[in-house]
Amino acid sequence: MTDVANRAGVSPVTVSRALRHPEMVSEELLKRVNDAVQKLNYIPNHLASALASTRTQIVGVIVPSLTNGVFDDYLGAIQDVLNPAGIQVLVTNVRYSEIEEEKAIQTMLGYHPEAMIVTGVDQTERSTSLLRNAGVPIVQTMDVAGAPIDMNIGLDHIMAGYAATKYLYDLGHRLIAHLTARGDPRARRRHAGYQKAMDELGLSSQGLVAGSARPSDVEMGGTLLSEVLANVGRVDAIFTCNDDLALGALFECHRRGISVPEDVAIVGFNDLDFCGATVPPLTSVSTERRRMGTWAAEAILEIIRGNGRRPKQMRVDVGWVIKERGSSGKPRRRADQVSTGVSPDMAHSDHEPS
Amino acid sequence: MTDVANRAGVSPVTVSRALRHPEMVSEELLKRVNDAVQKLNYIPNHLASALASTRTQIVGVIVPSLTNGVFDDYLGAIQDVLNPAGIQVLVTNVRYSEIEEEKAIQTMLGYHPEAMIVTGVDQTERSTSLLRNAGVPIVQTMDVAGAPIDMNIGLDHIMAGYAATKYLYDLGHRLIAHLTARGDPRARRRHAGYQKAMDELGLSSQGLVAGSARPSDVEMGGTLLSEVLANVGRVDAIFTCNDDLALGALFECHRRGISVPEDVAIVGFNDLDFCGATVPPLTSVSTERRRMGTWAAEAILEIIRGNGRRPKQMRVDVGWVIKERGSSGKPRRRADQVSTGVSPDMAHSDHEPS
DNA sequence: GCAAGCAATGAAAGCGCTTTCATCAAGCGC
DNA sequence: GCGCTTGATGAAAGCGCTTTCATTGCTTGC
Repeated sequence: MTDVANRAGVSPVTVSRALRHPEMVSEELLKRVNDAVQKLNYIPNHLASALASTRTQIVGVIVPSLTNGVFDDYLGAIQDVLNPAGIQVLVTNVRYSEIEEEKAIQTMLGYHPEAMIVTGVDQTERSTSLLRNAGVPIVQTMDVAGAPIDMNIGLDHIMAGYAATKYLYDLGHRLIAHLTARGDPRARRRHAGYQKAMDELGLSSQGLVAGSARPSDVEMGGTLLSEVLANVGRVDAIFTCNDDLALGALFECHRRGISVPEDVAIVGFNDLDFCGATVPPLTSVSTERRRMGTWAAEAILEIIRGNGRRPKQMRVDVGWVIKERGSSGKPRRRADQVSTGVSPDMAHSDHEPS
Repeated sequence: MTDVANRAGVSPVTVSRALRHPEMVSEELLKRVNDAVQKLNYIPNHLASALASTRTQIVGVIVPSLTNGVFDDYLGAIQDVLNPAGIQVLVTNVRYSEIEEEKAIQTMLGYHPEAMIVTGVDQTERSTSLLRNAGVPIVQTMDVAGAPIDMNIGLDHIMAGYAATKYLYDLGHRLIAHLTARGDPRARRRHAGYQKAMDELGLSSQGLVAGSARPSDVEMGGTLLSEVLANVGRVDAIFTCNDDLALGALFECHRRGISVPEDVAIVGFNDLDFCGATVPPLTSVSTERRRMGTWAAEAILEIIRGNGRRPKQMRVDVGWVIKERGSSGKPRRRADQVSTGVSPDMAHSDHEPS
């Protein structure tokens, strides 16, 4: 910075001002400084800047996965809001590991982010305490918490799992299987929702559920379906914890000559892009990933730019929508979308699922 | 830090040493300090630490996409090497935009990373100059450069595209279509390889190529195939610039009652996980994503931990492998893998594709 | 025409650490 | 016992910025 100052014939402090608060500096100096910056290819040391100003312009984001198309949309939305505001997003992928998450949070706090966005509401006690004591806005996303650390936007996965199952039941299916992969907490809740529905509907799920401890992939969808079929011979319908498994199950049906949806209906979860492109197109429970990211980022921006004024609404349930497509049989309602919902304790939400 | 020092009854400098160089401090003090750190939930300010020591422990990684399963493996590999070494990986997704990349590089350099890993070899002049002048190790990955900025690990996409096309030709196909999405430079090279093969084989590609400016997704595979079929009526084989398009094309074939591989052969690119799980399984050109990430990270680690000693080998061609599966017809060779290669100017590489 | 006010710039202090350098006590050989 | 080394600790300086606070030269209003 001193070099730039010398070249522009001003003091270093003026350079700092020209860069940070251009309105405090005369037009002419501003130009001289900018020229010098150009010539010398000067890049301010962000670390020193952050240290001196105690504004790091960093927001930390923890995601449990990147393979998953889900988090790409979500991250993209966050960046779209934060980057234009000059805020750098620090992403850490903790691969569905609570202990990696704990470490990641600790490491991130060492960078003194101005806010943190974490996925899910199932942080360990230590993670929670770290976040709570960080003294910065925290947003938990993707799931709804009874007692959020700070702000919270998400949806109720138990209800969503319940609704998907009930949807298949209403279509006339009784032997409804559930396939699930590595048990991230939200997938487990969807499973719980399935189980709740089966119980309430008086159906046994005996032999109809298959799960794996490994992270999900398409192939696993086939494997898990095969497992269920080995148990129970046949099924009417399949609800999977995500779209990859649904796709795998769909292929397994092709392989076995089982017609979808005539013999078996399939419902996935997340409504990734490819769901509309399969044969038949996959019915899936659609979640508003981008909206969760956008909301989280905007809430944070409002707080850190708006003198700590907090948004009036600290909790949002974005709900879900069952996108009905060919894999679950002919739509029997007029619309493409059926069965949406927000969790009851958030019915005050100003934003119903659209 | 002062608080910790007070609580432990030592000077701040001792705390710093206990944390940074535990071997320089007596056992007893070390314990006292660690206890105090625990009690106070002290997290060192990484910014101050980096500023004072001029070791940021940061490595910057630029990726053009996250949707893509490709970059997840690659990033995971990089983190697996760097995180255990106490290095934080700063990731920026530049969404296939050169201008976003330029900005991202500039921003990252403000954090004074100890090394940078960038995807591809097609940086703008300004990006190149920024990287060159950063004074830290740079690795370009995924592609091979004639004149790399610094280190380089990748593969020759022209040759890979050529080989995939030639492979289909050798299977007896003549009407070989090529589907390609948003033109990232590597996809364009694969296209160029396809074109080169067609030219050399004396085949016309008239009407057989369809592309889109949008980022690829599964649905687009179907759309592009439809476009080609509208042009030319029928095709023998399809080579796509990635697996998403291959999957989409496969579904489009199902939809149209075209048998794969009897009527049409399909070859994708990248060999993502799902290729083995489709019906029929997709033949795809497999690339060593994890290995590229691992190599880049290890090369960097060696330099920044090993007193700047540079690895003997600065350029590596990892080649590719055509994973032959059902979608391209019966394997006519004994092995699952055929046609591999490294680019000729790197034939000296000590590591042939395995 | 002069004090008050203001805009533009610079000097100095300090953000929270690490690192060099100095200090001090203990251990050692002769 | 004296000078030496050695290991452990502390004091001070400084990393590259930003932010108060002080200074300077001007414009104002009456």
